This record gives sequence, C-alpha cells and structure tokens, in this order.
Amino acid sequence: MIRTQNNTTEQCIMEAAEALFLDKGYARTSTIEIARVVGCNQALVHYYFRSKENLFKQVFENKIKSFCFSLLEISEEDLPFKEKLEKRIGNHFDMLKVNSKLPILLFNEVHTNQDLARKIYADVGHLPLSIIARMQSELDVEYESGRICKTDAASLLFSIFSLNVMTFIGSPLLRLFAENSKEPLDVILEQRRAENIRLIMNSLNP
Amino acid sequence: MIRTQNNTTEQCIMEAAEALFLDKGYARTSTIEIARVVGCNQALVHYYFRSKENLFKQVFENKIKSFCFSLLEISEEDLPFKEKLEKRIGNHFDMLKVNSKLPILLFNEVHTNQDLARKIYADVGHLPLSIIARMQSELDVEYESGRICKTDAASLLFSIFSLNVMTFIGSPLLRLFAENSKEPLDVILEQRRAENIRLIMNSLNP
DNA sequence: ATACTATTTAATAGACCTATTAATACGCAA
DNA sequence: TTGCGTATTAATAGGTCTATTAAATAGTAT
Repeated sequence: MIRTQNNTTEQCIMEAAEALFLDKGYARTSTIEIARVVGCNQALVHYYFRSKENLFKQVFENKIKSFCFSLLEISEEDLPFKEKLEKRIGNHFDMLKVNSKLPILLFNEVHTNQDLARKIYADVGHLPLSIIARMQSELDVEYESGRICKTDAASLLFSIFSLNVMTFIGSPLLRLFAENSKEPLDVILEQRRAENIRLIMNSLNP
Repeated sequence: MIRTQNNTTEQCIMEAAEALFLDKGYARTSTIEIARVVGCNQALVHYYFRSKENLFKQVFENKIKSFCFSLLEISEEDLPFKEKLEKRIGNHFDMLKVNSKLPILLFNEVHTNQDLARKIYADVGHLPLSIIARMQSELDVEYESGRICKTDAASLLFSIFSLNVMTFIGSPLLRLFAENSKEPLDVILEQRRAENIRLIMNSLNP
C-alpha cells in the first residue's frame, strides 16, 4: 500500500474522501475511487468506516457546525459594535474562502437527502436561538442609542450569510458577471468581500 | 401504460423527470424511477431521449437561460430608475419562488459536473456582457444626476442575485434562523423579499 | 383487411457500486 | 520463535443502473 503522507491509513482515507466529496459530491464519489486515491484496497474503507454514509458523516461532522455557525460566534474583542460586525463579516468570508467548496456540497446534500437533513437538524437545530438572541440584544443597545436603525438579528445574519456564501456557490456565474473586468478570480473575490461588508453596514444606517 | 394527463408520453416523461431531478438531483434520479412515476416501461425513456443526460438537458435547457438571466432582462416599462429596479428585484424573487428548487440543482450540477458546466458556459456565456453594459449606462446616468452613488453594474447584479437565490438555496437554514418568529415559511419569504429590496436600494444612496 | 410506421414491452448485456467474508501479511509481546 | 491482535488483500455476493435489442402491439393510411 502506498501512502502519500506519514499519516495513518485512516487519516489518509478521510482526507481523500473529503477532497473527492467536495469535488464530485456524495453520489458521484465511490469508495472504490477513494481507495484508489489513497492507494489501498477498497475493503479498507469499509474496515475503518463501515459504510460510505458513515465516512461522509465523520469527515464533515465538525465542518458542518463551524460552517453553519461561524458567523454567529461572538468575537471576544471589545470593539465598538460596528467595527466588530465588520470584522465578523470579513472573518466569515475568509472562512468560506478556505472552504469554498463546502457550501454547495452541504446544501445539495441537505436538499436531496432527507435523512441527512434531519440528522443535521437534530445536531445543530438548537444552536441559533440563543446566539441570535445575544446578537439581538447588542443590536437593541445600538438602536436605543441611535447609532443604527431598528434591526432584526436573524434577518441581518441571514443577509450576511447569503452574500458571503453565494460568492462561492455562485463562483461560476461570478466569473461571467465579472468578465468585463478580466481580473483574476482572487481580485474579484476581494471586491466581493468589501462589497458585502459595505452592503450590510449601509443597511444599518438609521 | 397509465398516464395521469392527456399529454403525450414524451411530455409526461419530461414532467416526471423534471420533478424528480428537482427533488433528488441528477445522480440520485434513475430512468427506472422516472418510468415508474410515469407508469411506463423504462426503455421508453431512452426511446424518446436516448440518454439520461440528454433528457436532463432537454428538460432544463430553457430554464437554465431564464434562471441565469431573468434578472438582467430589461423591463420595458418606462419608470424612474429606482422604481424599475425595485420591480426587477421583486420579479426576480417571484420567479425564483416558482422555481425554488432550481438553483440548488443547477449549481450543484455545474460544480460537480465539468462537462455540463462547459456546455452551459458555451450556451449562455456571451449573454451577460451586453446586458450588463446596458445596465451600467443606466446607472451612470443616475450617478451623473446625483441620485445614486457610483455603482458597478456587474457587482450590483450579483448582489441582487445572491440575496434572492440564497433565500431559496438556504431555506433549510432560513427556517432555523427564523425559528424565533414561528411564522410559516411563506411569511418569512415575504419578509426576505422586502428585506432584499431594501438592502439593495439602500446600497445605492449617494 | 393489408401494410407500414410509431409506440411500447420484456429481456438482458455490461458496468459499476457497496458491503461482506475469508484468507493472508504484519507487528510485537511473551 | 510462537502466538495473537491488527491491518490489508482478493474475491465475490448481491444490488442497481444505463442502454440496447428484438419482439409485440397500436394506430393509420390505402
């Protein structure tokens, strides 16, 4: 058996699986192909992970949570609200840039695979409530002191989420839309990052 | 053979295929299942459409174009720019609501299926340029007369597209985010529609 | 009715895939 | 070295899927 890293076989399988799932989606990825990439026998994939579905879950379990709620995590820094929010939006964007193929994979699975959707829901369905509430109280304070307009936290967060995530889900279209500028994708992404922040901050004006 | 409509068999197959592809994605949908839904022999699917891929293309060919560029179509009404834009954003949203499962299907196929991506690109890749240019000139006129801030058409259009499309791709999350309100999804969608328009219009302020 | 065409069916070849099983190789402690 | 647990392999059962073929049926024009 040939391994590329000095990782354990189990780790190698997870890494190969992650790359393939992200590239081709769940349905189009086979355990045979995962094994071929790792350079091991296909039975090993089942030896370590029992089933393809289980492998998928193990690979993405943690990523799912951080993907869904990285935006909601309260940064501990003690900055004025607006600056803190700008930072959060940017951080969220950067996190997505590093995992740019994750959103389309997860949303596709959730949409086409009822079972997985329920599983994820059970896992993380309870999280947003408390975090949104905390955000709401921050927003209320700002509103009271006249620095922003009255704002619903859930709605705001979903808007940020939409703008940032769609930059990566829509990257094929983004290329088309930005064809005028002939810029490399990286530059376009930087522009989107700035524009997303601007859009959101603008929307808070009293 | 049992048909539900008095449509031709060919139409029935296309309708069943559309519904199944939208529900379960391309990879998880089999020609066998399509035939089962229609109530005909599986060979008929190939008799009329030769291959599953071909069937997919025939079903979604037109929808792909209207999906990608419905936003760009210039409405002929002769309204002030801002009112026209508000209308366009709303129309785009409404079109998506009627085809709410289309975005995730198309983006997933484009991301996981290189061939299809190239095919679509060849089909529609040339469209945006001229239309964005027209939009840009409208924006420039508004800018010159001081009614909006300097605005890049492609960027604006992509933002609108992001907010509207993500409402439907992200509907599972939207439910979570909006769990506080306990509103039915339809009400939440109306809120998003209004909020998307507000966000964009706000971003144009000089 | 006859002949010809279009539609539909049954049957199946040929791939490929998941998961399991039984056998083999390996590493290491006693 | 022997023995034992872990890792790995080959082989394959059993399933599903796409696409094709040849035969049967329905429809229509003459």
